[in-house]
Amino acid sequence: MRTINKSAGERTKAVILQTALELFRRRGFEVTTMRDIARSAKVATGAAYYYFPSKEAIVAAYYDRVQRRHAEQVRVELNGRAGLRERLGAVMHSKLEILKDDRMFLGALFRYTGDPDHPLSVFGKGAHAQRSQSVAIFQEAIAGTNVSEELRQLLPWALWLVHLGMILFFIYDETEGQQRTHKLADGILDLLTQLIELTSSALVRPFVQPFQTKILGMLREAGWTGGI
Amino acid sequence: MRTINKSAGERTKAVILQTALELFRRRGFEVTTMRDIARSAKVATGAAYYYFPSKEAIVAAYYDRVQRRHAEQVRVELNGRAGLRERLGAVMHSKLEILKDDRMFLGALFRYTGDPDHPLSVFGKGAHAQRSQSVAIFQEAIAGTNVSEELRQLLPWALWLVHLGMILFFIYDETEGQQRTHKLADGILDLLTQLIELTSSALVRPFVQPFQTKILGMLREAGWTGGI
DNA sequence: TTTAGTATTTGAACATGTTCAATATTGGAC
DNA sequence: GTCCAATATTGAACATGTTCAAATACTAAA
Repeated sequence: MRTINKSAGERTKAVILQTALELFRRRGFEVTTMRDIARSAKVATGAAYYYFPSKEAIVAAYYDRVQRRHAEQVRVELNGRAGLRERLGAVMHSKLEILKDDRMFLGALFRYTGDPDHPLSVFGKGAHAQRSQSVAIFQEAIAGTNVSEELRQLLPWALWLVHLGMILFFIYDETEGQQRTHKLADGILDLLTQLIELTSSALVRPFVQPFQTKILGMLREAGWTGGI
Repeated sequence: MRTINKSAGERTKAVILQTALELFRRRGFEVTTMRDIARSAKVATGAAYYYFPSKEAIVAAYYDRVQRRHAEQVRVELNGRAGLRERLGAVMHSKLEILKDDRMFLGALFRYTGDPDHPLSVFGKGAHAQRSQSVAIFQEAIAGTNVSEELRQLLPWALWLVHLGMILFFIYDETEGQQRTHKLADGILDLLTQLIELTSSALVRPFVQPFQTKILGMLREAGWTGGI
């Protein structure tokens, strides 16, 4: 059901996507032209545009697939892991693992970050569904762990943002196997979970609570609704 | 000395820049073509490329000017302000003030964020000088206030990053006068300065110190050198 | 003033992302 | 099996960022 029984169109679309990714990986995003892609996929240039509204949209389609795979992977890996730190680690590292060969063209995802109205802007309306899916993964990772109700709302969004930053860092990370990114992710998660534990410790809670309340108020004022 | 006595080339370059900005402001960055700019500036298309390597480079040149103006403005405004919170507020709000009419094309600055090798990438090698200048402004704001030696190194970079995020938020902020961005900046600065005060309070310092040390170690491991 | 070299300017040509009208193919209704 | 509407495919045309060889203007040395 997964790769068989596709209509002709679905098959063509898949071929174009696959061919494009191969070229992006081998030569890079910029230098690969739509004509290259079409030629390699043995279709006319226009065909690529019948299935993908733009060159960047091909990368977006790839990233859709990444999200699906990540959701699957996370479902598997979260099984049996109970601690928050461990669960978040699984989410982050598995994401990097999925992306590991594609740093070369991943940057295309960020091309329209500064363009609120562009359908492919990471922060724009057009990416709402994507964003929600990604946030949902973090919600799942948090679910069942011991965090306050307020944090339960805020954390998934914060983690999604952190995870975006991580991908950006990952793109810039030239160390072997991008170990720096992995280490940084671990460091940040260590820190984060330690801070979260603080908020649930009865000893310091009265001390930390006002901060938390202030942050939430501030974010609400800034337009964050908390809804998915 | 500032606008007079320019060579012919300098004058042409200035005209092209000014004309481009006017068009960007009036119609937007995307819809304004290089031919539009050249025509409006009464030069040939190639002239624009004689002075600016790309369309985005025009925005980069604009942003250079912004940085210079900001540095000037900050120098004026910091005079007489002693408190850290107040000083940082002056830096952030004056930056927004300078950018206020240009949200429409400011997004072009972020276009190559995901492209480490592009000369115009905010995080790339090519923007090193720009970055240093910007960080220096935050250093200046911190100078003379009461923060620990360790923080004095880290803070300017952290603030630069926060300030980048603020500009991004600003671009997306459709509220009247972008009050949301201003409020968010204030909220974040309140929070930040409160946290910094914590680190200098003798009471909680032993409690907070390990965190600070851990963060610094983590960032150093991630490749942050602290140098400007 | 002449001249040689440099800086500036030109506009056509080019590359590539994208659109589109025309054509071909497909799959289901009958 | 035939026909039709929907789907898919084609490739030339277009728009725009960018390059470049040629022409022109400028400057300083002789």
